[in-house]
Amino acid sequence: MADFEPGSSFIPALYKPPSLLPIAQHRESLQYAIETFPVTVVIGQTGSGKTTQIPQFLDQAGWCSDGKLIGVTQPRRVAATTVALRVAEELGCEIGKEVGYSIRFEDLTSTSTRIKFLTDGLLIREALVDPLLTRYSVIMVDEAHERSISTDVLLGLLKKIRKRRADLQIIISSATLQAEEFLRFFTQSGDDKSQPAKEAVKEETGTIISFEGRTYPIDILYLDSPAENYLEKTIDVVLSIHEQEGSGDILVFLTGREEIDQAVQAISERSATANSHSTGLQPLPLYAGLSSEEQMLVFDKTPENTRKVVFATNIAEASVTIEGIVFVVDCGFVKQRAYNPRTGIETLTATPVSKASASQRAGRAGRTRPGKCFRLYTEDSFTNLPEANVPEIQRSNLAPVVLQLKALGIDNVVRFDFFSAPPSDLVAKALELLYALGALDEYGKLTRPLGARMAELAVEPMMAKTLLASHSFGCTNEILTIAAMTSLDGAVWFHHDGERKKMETSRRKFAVEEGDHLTLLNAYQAFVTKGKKETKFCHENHLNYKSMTRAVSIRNQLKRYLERFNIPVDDAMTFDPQDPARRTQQDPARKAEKIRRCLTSGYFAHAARMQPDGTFRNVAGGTILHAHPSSLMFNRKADWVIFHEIMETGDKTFIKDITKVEKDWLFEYAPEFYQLSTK
DNA sequence: GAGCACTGC
Repeated sequence: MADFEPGSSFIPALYKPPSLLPIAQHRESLQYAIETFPVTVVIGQTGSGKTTQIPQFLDQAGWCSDGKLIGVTQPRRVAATTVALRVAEELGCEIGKEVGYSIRFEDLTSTSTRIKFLTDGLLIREALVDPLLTRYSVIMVDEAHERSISTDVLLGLLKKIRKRRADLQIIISSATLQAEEFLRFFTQSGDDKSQPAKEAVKEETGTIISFEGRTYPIDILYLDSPAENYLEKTIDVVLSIHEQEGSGDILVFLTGREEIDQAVQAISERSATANSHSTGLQPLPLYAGLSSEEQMLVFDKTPENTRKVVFATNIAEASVTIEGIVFVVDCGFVKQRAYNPRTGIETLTATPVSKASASQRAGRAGRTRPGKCFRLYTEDSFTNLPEANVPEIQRSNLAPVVLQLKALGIDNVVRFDFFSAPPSDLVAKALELLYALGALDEYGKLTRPLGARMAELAVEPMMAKTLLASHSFGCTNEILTIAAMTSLDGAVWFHHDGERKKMETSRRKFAVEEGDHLTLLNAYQAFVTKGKKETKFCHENHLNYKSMTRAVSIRNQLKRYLERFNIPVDDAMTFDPQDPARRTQQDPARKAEKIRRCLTSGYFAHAARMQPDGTFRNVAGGTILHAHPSSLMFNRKADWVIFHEIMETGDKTFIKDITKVEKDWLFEYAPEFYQLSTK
């Protein structure tokens, strides 16, 4: 094939008017399958109606007659709510009655609920209280092909539950051709994975049903030689699509914010100077870091004679669907997170996409009519891509997962029947940390009450430990706030274009000498007291209002957990180094020390020491760490510190949310840990 | 002196 010639290989498509949603035709075979086999794998494109229709069929077929629920899990909160709303509408009932949903902070279900949509993470938490999920007659795991950690854990749990509950109907729904793999997982015996499942067993246990989605043909084009610079190539291709192709919007997949902003700028400049065309090109960015208002712009209808080109990250691969996309440009890369169990450092690196990912991206072009996908790599490179993404559970810090499994009664995590087993060094690293935190004893058993309580708290293990230790340090109230604020993952401060300096000034107003954790505490307390939780206060102080209200919710939820554990929380005892009235009541420096000591008792594994050159070294000494520019410790003097997060991006390793501590405290709160690692 | 794809309890 010659170099890109959009227009040269256009395939005229035969337009077939869709009669009914295809799933209606498959209703009978679905009902037969579900009544014959305990496990059904459903293949169907997004938009085939499987998510909304299947639960209704099941309800009509009497699966809720004995007061049991049909549970449908989703990997994302928005999906759970929007799908629930649609099904309620289709059934003509009020949301929360017969059809409801349950996500963190929002439970819209009642005693009359028969169909319940929920996130898979929440269903796992329900299993902590009701290990056999006895309230459900059917569980449908939707979007299983996305292979999130929660989905993978849930699949393992469901397989285990099925051995004790023959009456439980399981439906796995997936968009790709991993169906055989899902079915094999549920049909083979968990004790001997080396033996292929006997056909007879397979026949009795499960079946696969395919729902042909309403899709349109997509013409896929490759480069004939690799692009030297895919960003430049992207701009070229977008411009030539605009000049040579018929109408339709363009979706471009890039890897991150920087690239996207560059591309948007390049297109604005180039289309401003290109006067030849009657129609304009409107470039729009789409990535998670944008405010929701900015994100919403991609859904706006373009003016007459204007073609929309959306430059997006992977957010547009599964989470966000934009109607009217006819052309897709795929750079072939994605920024992927991985975890190095040896160093305990997470990395974020651009990696080639998988074939599954590439076809998902291409599929975004054919939702409303025939489309085209321009892959900015050769057909040869495509052939060499991995079939599927490495599942998240095989490249993450597993401490939260292992703790959760232990709390679910799975003592031998290594023998747990994972859909994809995580590498043993990841599991070992997680066990090591959980032992150091006191969540597990020397036999690897969950400790009580500490480990069990840590598993219940909706924060990561190190923060859970900090929170549960806070009472003995006399700073529960403050740690609750810090836990809530660090859960926001950095979305605290907010600024519009060109206002970064102003934001920095605002942030300095809340700055506390001891570090970021106390600064976050300070900002939160100003928000709830001086700011009276108002948007105006946030605006003036460059705080993200949505994040701050979320922090209030998270804090309340965590507080309720502590109260359930009979850990007293005194909301009146607030720390405020800037309020002179309080300063006389209690010595803020002493309070700050309690908080810093308490943080050390949970974050001792995240300690570092500043070097004369201003960079940090971890305790082992081998890794050069940099204070992230968002940290107060960026360009400030310190000695020993603990930090909330560590991540390697590009060629640097950054630490974020940093607080000054004393070296002695590390030995005081984690003697065993530091003895071991200094050997 | 400078930056992070995405999701979830």
